[in-house]
Amino acid sequence: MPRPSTPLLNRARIRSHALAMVDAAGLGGLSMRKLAGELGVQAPSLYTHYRTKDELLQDIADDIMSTVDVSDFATDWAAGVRTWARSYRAAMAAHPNMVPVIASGPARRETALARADAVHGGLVRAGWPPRYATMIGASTKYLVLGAAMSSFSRGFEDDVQVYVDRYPHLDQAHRLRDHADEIDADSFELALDAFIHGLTALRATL
Amino acid sequence: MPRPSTPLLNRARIRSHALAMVDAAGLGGLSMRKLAGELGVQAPSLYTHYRTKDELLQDIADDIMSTVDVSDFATDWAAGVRTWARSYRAAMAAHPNMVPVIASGPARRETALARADAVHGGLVRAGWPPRYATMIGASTKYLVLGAAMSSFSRGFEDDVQVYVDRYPHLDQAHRLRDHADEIDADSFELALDAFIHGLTALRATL
DNA sequence: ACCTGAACACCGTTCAAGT
DNA sequence: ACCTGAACACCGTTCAAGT
Repeated sequence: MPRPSTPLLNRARIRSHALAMVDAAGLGGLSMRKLAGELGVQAPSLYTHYRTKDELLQDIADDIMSTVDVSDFATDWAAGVRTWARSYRAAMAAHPNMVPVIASGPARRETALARADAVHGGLVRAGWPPRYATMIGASTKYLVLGAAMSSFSRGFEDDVQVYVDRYPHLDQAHRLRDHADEIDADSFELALDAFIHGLTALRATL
Repeated sequence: MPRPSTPLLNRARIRSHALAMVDAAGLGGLSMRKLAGELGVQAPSLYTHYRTKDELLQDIADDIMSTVDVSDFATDWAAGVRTWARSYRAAMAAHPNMVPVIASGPARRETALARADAVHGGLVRAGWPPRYATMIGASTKYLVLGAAMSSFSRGFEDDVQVYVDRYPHLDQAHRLRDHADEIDADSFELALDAFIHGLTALRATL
């Protein structure tokens, strides 16, 4: 009997199911065997399409990073940084469990390099010395990835009662799970504002 | 024959060897079996001292975090933030492979709570509204952990030649491995300066 | 080209047993 | 209390074999 004309698997289908598993159950919840099972196939079949699990994860990371927007560097550097940082953070927030992969992945792919070039070029065209352009790019990444890591792993757990009385300055109303997303978003905006404000002041002295 | 008066294992010895393994070979290089082997013991013996591998890692994370300095919040808030951020970053830089563990660990332990309380209290005493104190604490953590993640995973790899010509704005002199530590340190200081500068300006408007 | 079954070399952890 | 041997339920990956 002839094999079906379309293969059971393809890279897009593998990525989509893998990402769904990571979103639902964390990075630890993804295994090649379980992924294969959900795709109706045996684990070794996946290796026809991806050479390693890491290559699969990096490919998913690339998909996620493709939504990052560096177009505003064409306008002015501050708007460029702001839009870049916000869209970068939004991409992380959409798939928080992928943050460690994205943060640790080598930024070698064409698209990643093109983005880095747009950032660096935008800052240099705006008059920042190349070394400052590098540092501003790095700093912005710190802020985005740090914020993403924090939301990846909620710092304070559910059992607030344990420490409520003991540490009077820890106003738990600002710490509860319910508010964590809002606090994260506001803290990120505060940091981004203060950072760009400080850079603008520095820019005037160069 | 009587057993030796001192046990082969204790928590401090386990932590110390485990941390050495993580420093040398990364988080993936630490397994309970290999750790036991290096301690001259079988893997299950470790479970007499630590209930899980994660508990062991969290305990090591606590050790590392104990070097973080929040004492300058007694002076003024800006000095407090600066010293806190720098000592925090130094702690991460000493054991970069532990960063994901520290970043993802729930900050529930007594010492972690005491530190968070010192930060929050110091900012509130300096006149920051509690909500701002929370956000400034969170933002500073973003910066430190983001910077630590970046150095945990060097963004650009060794094979610079691949992209040198293609992306003219990526001046690889600023990207090479040799300079990565310096760039990281300078970028962190730049971001910290700009952040505190921006906060100081904001503080005047409240 | 695509998929499978069996296998290799690992994991974290449990548990009954020994001292 | 502390340590061991054997075992359970997993991993990522390879490879010969099938279609």
